[in-house]
Amino acid sequence: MGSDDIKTRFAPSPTGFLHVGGARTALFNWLFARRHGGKFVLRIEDTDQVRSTTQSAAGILQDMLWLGLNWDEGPVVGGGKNQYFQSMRLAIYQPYLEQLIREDRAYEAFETPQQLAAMRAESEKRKTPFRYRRNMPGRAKKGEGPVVIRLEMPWEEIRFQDNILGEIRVAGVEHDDIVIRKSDGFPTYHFAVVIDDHDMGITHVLRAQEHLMNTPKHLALYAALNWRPPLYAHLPLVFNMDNSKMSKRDKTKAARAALQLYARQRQDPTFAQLAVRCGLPAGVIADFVARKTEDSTLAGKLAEALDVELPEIDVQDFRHSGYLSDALVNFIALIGWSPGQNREFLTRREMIDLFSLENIGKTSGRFDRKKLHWMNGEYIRRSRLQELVAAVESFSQVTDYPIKQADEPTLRVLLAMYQERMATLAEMARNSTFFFCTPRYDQAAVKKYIQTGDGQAILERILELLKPITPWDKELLSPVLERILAMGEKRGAAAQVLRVAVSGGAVSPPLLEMLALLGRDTTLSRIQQALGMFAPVEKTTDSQPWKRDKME
RNA sequence: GCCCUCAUCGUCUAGAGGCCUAGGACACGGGCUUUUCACGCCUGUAACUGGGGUUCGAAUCCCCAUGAGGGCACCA
Repeated sequence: MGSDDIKTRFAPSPTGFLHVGGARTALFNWLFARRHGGKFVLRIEDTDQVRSTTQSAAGILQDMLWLGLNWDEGPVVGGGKNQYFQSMRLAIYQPYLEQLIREDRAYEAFETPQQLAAMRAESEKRKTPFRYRRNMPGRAKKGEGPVVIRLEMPWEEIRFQDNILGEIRVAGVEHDDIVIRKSDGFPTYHFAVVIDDHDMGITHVLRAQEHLMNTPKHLALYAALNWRPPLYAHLPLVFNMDNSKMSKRDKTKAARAALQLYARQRQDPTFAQLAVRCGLPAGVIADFVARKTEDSTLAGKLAEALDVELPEIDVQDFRHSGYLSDALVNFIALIGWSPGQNREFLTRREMIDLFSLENIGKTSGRFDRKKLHWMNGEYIRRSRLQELVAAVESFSQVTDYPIKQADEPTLRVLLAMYQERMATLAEMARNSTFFFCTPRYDQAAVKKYIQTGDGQAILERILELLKPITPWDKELLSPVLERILAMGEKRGAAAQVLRVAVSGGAVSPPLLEMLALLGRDTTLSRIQQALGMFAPVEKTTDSQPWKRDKME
């Protein structure tokens, strides 16, 4: 087989958003195909009529494109016919089903789900594993229940060569006659993958290790149909840092924890106050906390109202959090794969050139958010301004920060300011709001720098120094700033007073750039405003520290 | 419970019998730089799961134990 015949696929089921784990599987398949000059197919496995949705499918396509994982065959590019959705391929499966029955490799079964559950419970009681087999006693008779079709699995050991794990063997007694057509007439996943992979000419299947035990089933199907199976490679899994499985559940879990903390701290056990604040019925929130609902969109809204961040799980989450797709792809590629030579930063092109099944490891990995965060910051620092402008534009499409309104020249100035002090675009978006809106003053910072000692006096002095500057540009600002830095006993102390007055907090980009962008009017009026708002008052007023509003 | 797989710093990994007193990166600690915060630079702590073999020699090969994970659906 010539290497240009290589064809891989990614076959997500459209039952939610594209998960990072899925994205990694997609990436490895994409890399493998590109490495060998082959084709990469995207196929939507929507044989679960209950859980599949078209919005989900659309979202997955969008995420794939955002990640830069283009497909050679699949929805939209697949020739206009919807032949890459399994639900549209029902007619294709039918003849093979008939063939298997005709050849007596498959047979009908009539148990109801309840009966099957009872049989399993019975086996469990006897502490023997349940296997549905054609010759087993007590099978339901025709007409007794819904009709499914099962494949008669072989009775001998099945062994195969996995391209990552090596030889895998499963004894004959372990096999279970799998359902290949459900009672609703739809093929099961097992049947549809085999037919589709064969039909589409897939040569290599790289999939998560959770599919390892499905492989004998698929192999049996290939054998029954007399087809040559593809080559398999099972990828190591990715978990959370605490070794739990990464799932959407992590988001609802984190949201619930935040809500419980909130209820305790704010003494709002019925969430009445919170309900008002975020415009949701208190009952909905209470149900959510009581685990009656498992809605991650709701979790997101609540987290926003509480100003907490939920762990990112889906590709979209990372996009919302301001991660660059290049960084995410790079990071994900490194879990379970190593290009060697201590290399870490790779473009897609470099990954393609270095990719090989040989340097995929066998051990499962953990998703270290801190490292991704660092790597994203590194990508931002290494980017050119123009690339960052594009990234912010993409980011703004899915988020709603004031930075959205910035025109390109402003954006470039902001980007230059924040490039070295942000790790995600969201950090810049959040921290730069004071450029667009009246700052929310951090009371602790105000107290520490303005309402203290000669803070007021210093601020007045600063105002006087700044007032006469025209034109308001860096050249003229710079020497004045130098004088401000020299004020007071401790060099730089006055800078903090100015910083807080203008930005609202004790942390901001360097004053020179910041003041230049803010402009003369805004700067002066904010100082004046601060002077008025934070006039020295008697100590007694700050007796309600819990009411301090939080900056950020 | 049964079946399958895996096992190097806290984390991602390098290591394909001698190059290993185990390398890199994140995180963490210390220091320098500094108008805040970052960035940057220097530097430190930290690992071959345990036990048996094989071999002149094992992180690397074999076996057992232990641990971790996956699978046991008319879900994919």
